[in-house]
Formats: sequence, C-alpha cells, structure tokens
Amino acid sequence: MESISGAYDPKNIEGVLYKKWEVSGYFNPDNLSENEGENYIAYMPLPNVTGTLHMGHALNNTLQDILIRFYRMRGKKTLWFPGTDHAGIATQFVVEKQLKKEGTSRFALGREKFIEKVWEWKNQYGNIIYDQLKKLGVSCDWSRVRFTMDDTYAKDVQNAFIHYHEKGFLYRGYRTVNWCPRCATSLSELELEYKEEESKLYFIKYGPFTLATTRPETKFGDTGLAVNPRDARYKEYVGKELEIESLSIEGSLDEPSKKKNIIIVVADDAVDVEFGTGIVKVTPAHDLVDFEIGSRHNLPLVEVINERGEMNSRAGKYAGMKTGDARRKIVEDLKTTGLLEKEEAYTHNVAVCYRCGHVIEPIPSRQWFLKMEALADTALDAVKNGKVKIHPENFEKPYTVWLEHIKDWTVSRQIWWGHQLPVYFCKNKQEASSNSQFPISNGEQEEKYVVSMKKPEKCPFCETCEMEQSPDVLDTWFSSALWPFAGLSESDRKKYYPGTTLITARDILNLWVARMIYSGIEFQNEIPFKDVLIHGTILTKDGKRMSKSLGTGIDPLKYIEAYGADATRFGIVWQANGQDIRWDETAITAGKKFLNKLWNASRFVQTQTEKDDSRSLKIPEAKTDADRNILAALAKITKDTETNLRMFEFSKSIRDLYEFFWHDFCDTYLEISKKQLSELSTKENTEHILLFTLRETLKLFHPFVPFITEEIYGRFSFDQKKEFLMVERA
RNA sequence: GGGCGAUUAGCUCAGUUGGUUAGAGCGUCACAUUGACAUUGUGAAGGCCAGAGGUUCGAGUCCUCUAUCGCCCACCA
Repeated sequence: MESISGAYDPKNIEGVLYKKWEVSGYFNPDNLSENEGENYIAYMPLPNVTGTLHMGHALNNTLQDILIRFYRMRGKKTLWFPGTDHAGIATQFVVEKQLKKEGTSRFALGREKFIEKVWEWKNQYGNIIYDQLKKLGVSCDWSRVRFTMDDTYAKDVQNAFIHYHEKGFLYRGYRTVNWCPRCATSLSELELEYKEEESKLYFIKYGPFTLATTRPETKFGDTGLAVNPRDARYKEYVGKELEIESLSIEGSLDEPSKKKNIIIVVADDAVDVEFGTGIVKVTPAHDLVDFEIGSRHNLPLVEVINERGEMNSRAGKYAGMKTGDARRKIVEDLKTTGLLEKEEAYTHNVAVCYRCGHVIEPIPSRQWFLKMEALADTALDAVKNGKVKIHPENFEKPYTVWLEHIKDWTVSRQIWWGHQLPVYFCKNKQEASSNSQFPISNGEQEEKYVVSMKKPEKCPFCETCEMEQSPDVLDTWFSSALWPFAGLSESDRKKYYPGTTLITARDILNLWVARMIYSGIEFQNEIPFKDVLIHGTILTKDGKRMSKSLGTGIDPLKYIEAYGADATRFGIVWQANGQDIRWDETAITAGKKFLNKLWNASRFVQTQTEKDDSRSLKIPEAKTDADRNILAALAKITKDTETNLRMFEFSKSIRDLYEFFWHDFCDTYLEISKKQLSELSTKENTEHILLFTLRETLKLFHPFVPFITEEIYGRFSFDQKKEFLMVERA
C-alpha cells in the first residue's frame, strides 16, 4: 500500500482510478450485490452526437454524479445510463457543411449515400463526448450506452408512432407551418429562435382602406381583411366582400384575365385596434396567425411562396424572386403607383431556424400532427397532483402555461437524418410525398397510406403498386421523449423503470421534460421520474451567454487538464446554488487549495497512526472537550449533508463540508490532537478519533471529489475496508 | 404586452420561517514560519444590504412603488 506523500497530483491518479472503477463493474446496478435498497435512477440529458463537452454539460453531469454516488453509498441500486441523441436537423446540418467543404451536397449524393455519410460521421466523432464525460469522473453505466437511432430504439419510436395513430392522435393536415427554406423542412414552434430586425412598417392603400404591413410581398396571398369586432370604424364593412384593385398583378399566371381579388372583411379578436390603422390583411398561407384567423372564418389558402422561399407564379412578375428581394421591388412599385402611403421604421422579431439561422417562411404544407390536448392534460396532472415535482417550484409555471396553451405538434420533418415514418403510400393515388424537397403539390389531394411497422407486401388500395415509405422523418424530440424507457432494454425496463430524478437546464423543460412525462405515462403507465431539478445556466463573468460561435464559451476540459477533475467539480458545485452562475474561475482555485488541504491532513493522520490504521469502524468515545466537539461536529455535518443533498442544495452542501473539514477538523482538532497524541492517557483514543473522522469525512466528500477521496481511501488499511470507497456504505 | 429571477465587501455569491457586532471564497494588507499543508497559519482592512415609502418594539429578510440587468412566454400585422 502506497503511503500518502508528496503533493497531490491529479494527472497521475484520475485516469488510472477511472479505469479501475470502470473495470470493477460497480457503475452497473446489477453488480451492486450488497445494495438492497430501492432503485435510484437518473437520466442523462442526451448530448447531441455532434456535441462536445461544455460548461453546461459539466455542471449537469457533476450534479447528477454527486447524487448517483451519494445514493450508491447509501445502499441503493443506482443506475444512470448514458446516451447520445441523433439530433436530426443539427447533425444533418453539420454533415452538410462538411460536404460543402468537400465540394458536394446531400442532393448530389442522394438520400441513401447521405445517410451512410452521417453514420460514418457519427462513428468517427459521436463518442468524443463520452471520453470527455469520463474525464469528469461521472459514474454512469457504460455497459448500457444507447443512441437514439439504435435498432431497438428505432423500433420503440415506430411503435410509438403506430400507437398514436391507432389511438387517433395522429392526423395528416394541410396547414401553414414554420418552414426553413435552407433546411427544407418544417419546424415546431419550439425549434424557432427570434432575432430582432430593423425593418419597415409599410402603410399601403388597400381598396377603401389603408393598412400597415411588414410583408407587402405576401399580399398576393391575401384572402381576407380583419378588424377587431369592437372597432366602430370598420363595423359597416364586416362580412362584406371587396374587390381590391391593388392586388392586380400584371402577368399573373394564376388569373391572367382577372385583375381583381375577392377579399372578405372579417371581425376577429386577434386584431389590435391600436396597431397601425386597426385593419390587417390576412394571408392564411404565409402567416401562422393569419392561418388561424383564416380557419376561424373559412378564408381560402392561397400560396404565393414556395418551399425555397421564392415567390411563385401567382406573384406575377415577381415570381422566382426571394421574398426579401420581392419585397424591395414591390415597395418600389407601390411607390411609383402611389399606393404606398408612408413607411415607418419598425423593429420587430423575426423567427429564424434554431439550427441554421435562416429566416422562417411560414408556408402551407402537408404534415403529420400529434393531437396534444389529452397528452398535455396527462403531463399537467402529473405535476399538479405532485407525482412529479419540479424544483424549484417556480418552474411549474412555464410548464403549466405551455401545456395549457398547447397546439398540436408538427412531428414530421422533411430532412433525411432521423426516424423515417412507418407510413407507406400507395403510388397510384398519391404522388405528393415522393420527393422530400417538394413535398407539397396540392393540398387538397387525397392520400392513401398504411401505417405499419413493415412495408405491406401488397398495396391494399390499388393492389398492384409497390408501396413507398414516406420520406419524412420524425422530429428529434419525438424520439428523445421516449428516453426513460426506450433507452433501456426490455428486461431492464422491468427492473429499472420508473426512475427517480431528472436534472436538466430550463431550456428543455417543455421541449423534452414535459414530453417524457406524458410519454412515460402513455407507454409505460407510470411517470418516468419523481423529481425534476432545474439548475442554473453557466454564464460568463459578465453575465453573457456562453456560446462557441460568439467565442464566449469556456472549455471545462481546460480546467480538468490544469487542475484535475476534482478541483473542477469543486469549483462548479461551489457555485451551483440554483441561480444562474456568472462563472468565477477562482472557485476552482478554492477547490485546488482544498484538495491540497485534504491530502495533507490525510497524510498527517496516516503518519500519526501508521502502526495501526485499521481501527476506524467503531465509533470512538470522547475523552476531552476537543474530542466531544469534533465528534459532535462530524455527526452534524453528516446529517446536514444528507439533508442538503436531498433538497438539491449542492452549493450549501459543499460549503458546509468545507467549513467543517478546514476549520473544525484541520484548524481546531488536528492542532489539539498534536498535544493529545503526545500524552499517553489520550494518545490511542485520539488516533482512533482521527482515523474515524477522516474515514467518515472521505465518505461525505466522495460524491463531490471522487478521485482524491478514492485515492486517499486506497492508501489506508481501514477496518472492513471495501474494494472502493465508491461502494462504501455511508 | 405578460411571467419569472436578480440587485448584499474590489470580484463571484450565501444569508432558512423578520431578532443581538451582516457571512464565505477569491483578491488586498500586516505579521508568522523549518514538525500534515506557503496551495499554510494568525490577524486586519473593506458593506447607508439598488432607491423611495410602509408594516413592526425590531427589516438584508414582509408589503407597495421606482430604477437597472437577465431569462422565458406572447398573434401588434
């Protein structure tokens, strides 16, 4: 057994120890034969395969690992299974960028080849983050790693789709959806980001009215005008049909002979009396709000923008132009014809694709929608009746607000990388979906399809065609919603579902957490986890978001390299009080100093007790006031740590421990012990107390700083010592 | 427009149900030092607890308003 000497050097210790832990098999609950308590199961917020470790991961996984290690040492069967998310759009985007560098594109390759490329990419880079997590010291069960596109996982995803279909929750709809022209796919509202844009508010003459719009180019798709029902100014027009000359477009292929469009004036509460002139043009095909107004008043859908973000033939001479260019040209033309009354500078938010940043064009498109009402109620009930607790409680509000106002979920995506829909179309009666780049040809077209795990041998409709699988794939979140059970094998599900805790950042509370909750109940009849802990976001010291693209990100591996994983974890936890963290590097300095203290104090105890350092299991008795104080303090900190961690008070927990160890143990007891050790009457008992207290302290600290505590533990010959401190009973 | 959170020492933050001289880490200053540890020890300086008003015997803590910052949600075209 190596004695404790020299300075603590994490470099030579952490990697070796991690290997030993891994080989021991104790990360796997099946091997925790002495643990007979209930299960403690945690879920990893799946990193994207494209991801590399950032401070957010480091925080999340450190907190999770603390709880896993804490409960493992308290006799629970602990399981934390890792995985990565195929991250449809994100990954496809990354690989497309790579192809571009190579001078090719996914369209040049074709679907099959492209998907092969993505798998290649995944196999080459997809495991990087696992190695990085290991450096952090996380004790998750690597024998259970899953990828959301593994065969078994894919089967669960398809089953889920089929289940919803059979239940009548899935439907095809021709609707205006958020569309990214660059990615050529629909997006759900949660996949949008908003960017402030300086633009203009154009006041244009419009029949008998003047109205304000930011998007004059959509006017060829106008099928209505809307006013607020309480607006006296326009009362007489409500319900009237108007012929609007300003819409006439020379050379429009759509209606070459007719130069007037029929516009119906409707009254709708969505219209703000105060804004603009109080009257708004309604373009149901190219605006989500207008679509809703349109559907409330049965206004027709007239498409004027295609899936590449260009004006179509209905825009006459503007056809083929990008919407932005068309807007400039139209404004010019409106000016010359005197139809532009005025323009005002106007700042508003435009929706952009969360992946590629391209401006979103709402366009009508045939998509699959999941009815959310019943599922949302399920998720709401789980939290309202306290079966799932969200910590801190304030986050219940955004959760419930979202679910109470939920819209049906567009689950289909027109990309290639993902779970292809288990849907097969009859070729003879359906052509629309055969090419994902142009999925829409006619919204009214009748479709014949079968929802099935396997391709039907014979088409049930025409009986002759070779049925064709839908080219669409599912929203990535459709599959990650199943993680708590789909991430486990069939037999594991019986043992390890449901779980206990989910720790995550707030940005995926609805995107992921809410969806896991109803999915768990829907498919496994039980909530997936009892507690959801939302931790803060790590910001820069100036309070800015850490972002790779802005260059404000900090690589946690840099700290692990320089100070070791324990000091890094210490620094993170020190600051993890629940609020957002303005990252302060000096917390790691504190960690480093502390580890040194721990190392040296342990060395002191070892040198004082080297003749027999195995007397530590039984509780020592107190012979002096100092003895009494340290044993009382130890009892208190043991209890406090328990309470703090059960309440997710990570920062308080480590600060209390630090205080205890540095001041109560080192500054006070260790100093007094020097005298007590020199007196025969107290010598032996003091040695016992030193050993006992140190051992208990190592147990308490282990979840936070696992490497150094394991290393020190290994260098003592404690009474009834376990193979690893990691599996000691605390 | 709505919701949530923040505002305490030079910096980053604690401060539980209102109760004696408001705490920590880092930094600063002084002194110490070969015996676990200089990644140390002892001590010190440093705060009208964002502002205003209110409740109370008593407010960093509770209430109201204001200001600044951040995040989330939202259909002002």
